Amino acid sequence: MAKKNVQGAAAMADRGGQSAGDGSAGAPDVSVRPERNRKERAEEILHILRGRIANHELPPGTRLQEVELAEEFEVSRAAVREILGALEQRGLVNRVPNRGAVVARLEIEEIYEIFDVREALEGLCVRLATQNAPPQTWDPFLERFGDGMAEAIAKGEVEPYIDTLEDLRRETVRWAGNSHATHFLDLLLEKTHLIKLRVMLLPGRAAAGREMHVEMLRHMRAGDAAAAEAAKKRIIRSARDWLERYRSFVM
Amino acid sequence: MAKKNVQGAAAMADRGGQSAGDGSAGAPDVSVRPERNRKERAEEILHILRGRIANHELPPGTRLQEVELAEEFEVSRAAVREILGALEQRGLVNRVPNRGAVVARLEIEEIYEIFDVREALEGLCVRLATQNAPPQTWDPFLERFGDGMAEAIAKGEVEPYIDTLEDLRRETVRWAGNSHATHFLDLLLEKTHLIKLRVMLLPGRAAAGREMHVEMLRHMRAGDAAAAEAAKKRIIRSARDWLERYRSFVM
DNA sequence: CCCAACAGTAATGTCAACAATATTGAAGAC
DNA sequence: GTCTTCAATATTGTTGACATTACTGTTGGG
Repeated sequence: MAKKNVQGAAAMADRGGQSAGDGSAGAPDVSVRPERNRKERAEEILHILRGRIANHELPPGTRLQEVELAEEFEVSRAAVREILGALEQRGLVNRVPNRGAVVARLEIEEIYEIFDVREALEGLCVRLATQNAPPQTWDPFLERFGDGMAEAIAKGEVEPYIDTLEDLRRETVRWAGNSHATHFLDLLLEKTHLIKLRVMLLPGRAAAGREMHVEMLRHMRAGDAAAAEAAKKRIIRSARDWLERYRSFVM
Repeated sequence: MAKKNVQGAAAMADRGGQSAGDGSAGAPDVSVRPERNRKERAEEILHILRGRIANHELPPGTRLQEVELAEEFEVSRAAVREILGALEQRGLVNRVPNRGAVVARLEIEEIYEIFDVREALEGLCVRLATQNAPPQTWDPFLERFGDGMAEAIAKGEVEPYIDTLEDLRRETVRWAGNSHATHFLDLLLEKTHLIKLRVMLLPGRAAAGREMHVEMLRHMRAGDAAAAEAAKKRIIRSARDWLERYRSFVM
């Protein structure tokens, strides 16, 4: 592909998208307001890059070049720079003046730090969710974590466990209703997403995790917030222990 | 004052500062490398603005205009925009496309949320610090929180209490050695700095807080991390209760 | 054969002009 | 007198050119 004028191309694409929508002065179509599109597009690109970094599609050490990203997403270099700034503040990339941005490497010490903070914050969320949600909220999860899953895990199928865990996390955070805790946990989890996955795939981990979650869910179902919080903390502490034991496999 | 070309003025000031330092090709003076200066200057301005927002020198609702800030700090508008982006990501300002940035207003619900997260994170830091620091680390603080301070507080002098508390917080966070917890707490505390101060100034709060901190420090001195963590959580919960009771005075 | 100096290249950082949008004030219709 | 419309102005958003810096391959000397 021949090298083209990146900024010009981006501008043309935007103009095209805008002029295609208007023409009549009828209802003000908010969806094509250019400044909305810009901001949403930036958020979208940020989301995509966060995902790629989280699952190591962009492994640590990868250089993120401004022109390259600008070409791929058809936006201006200035927009890319802003996005790189956001990634830097999230701790996903390191920027050195005049040398660009590289995907940050996660040291083992930092992972342990994150586990400690997760223990505190996820414990908090479980407590708040237990207090805020109606008890029957957790019944579907008790069902999904039941004997059927135990058999599946025994046969080596861990996907139901992984999926249910993610759904439960979302529901918990939602009922906790604490935007700051949610935000901080998002920052932490997107950094350790792959680590978390690898730990869940360790032999025996899913079976142990399932049992512990059933115990936690029973406390949540009973409305015992303190016991549920303690159970959640034990779960994360346990995951940390597994990581420590199988460190060489996970890292 | 006559309106001047902001960007041009900033450029001239930078060039002048740089050319004043070189002239000989001797030792490479890193301190005048322009890109270092830029980045450091940006961080400095960010720090200044964070402070102004935290102590309501820039009260909630204040519009932050790009040209105005560029003139005050003698930097380009582009630099100001980058700084505003950082303030937005910290949740200190809200930006609406084409309408600029305004200092964010802290709702009472958000304050309660922050107290919950602080309880989890500061509790964690106290636990880690108790585990990591040599016990005699806390002796100076037990001394400073002693009878002398109790008498001072009885006479209405709360500054020693406030100062000692801040020093203790710093030392705790330092010994906790968890960069993520530290960072998150910084984000939270700069949002509620003034609230925290006002609560400490409530009648009777300093006396109660001093006693509770002595209790916590005794646990830390004894190396009882779990008891110290529980004590710290009780302190924050207590502060939250005071805020709830005197809400109309604090807000 | 190895190392240092150096020019060429590619990337990032910065800027000032330009475009698009929101706000403000005034004029006019009802 | 109040509301709507519209132009003037101020502010933010975007762009493409330019400056500065790091990287790379080459050349020359030891």
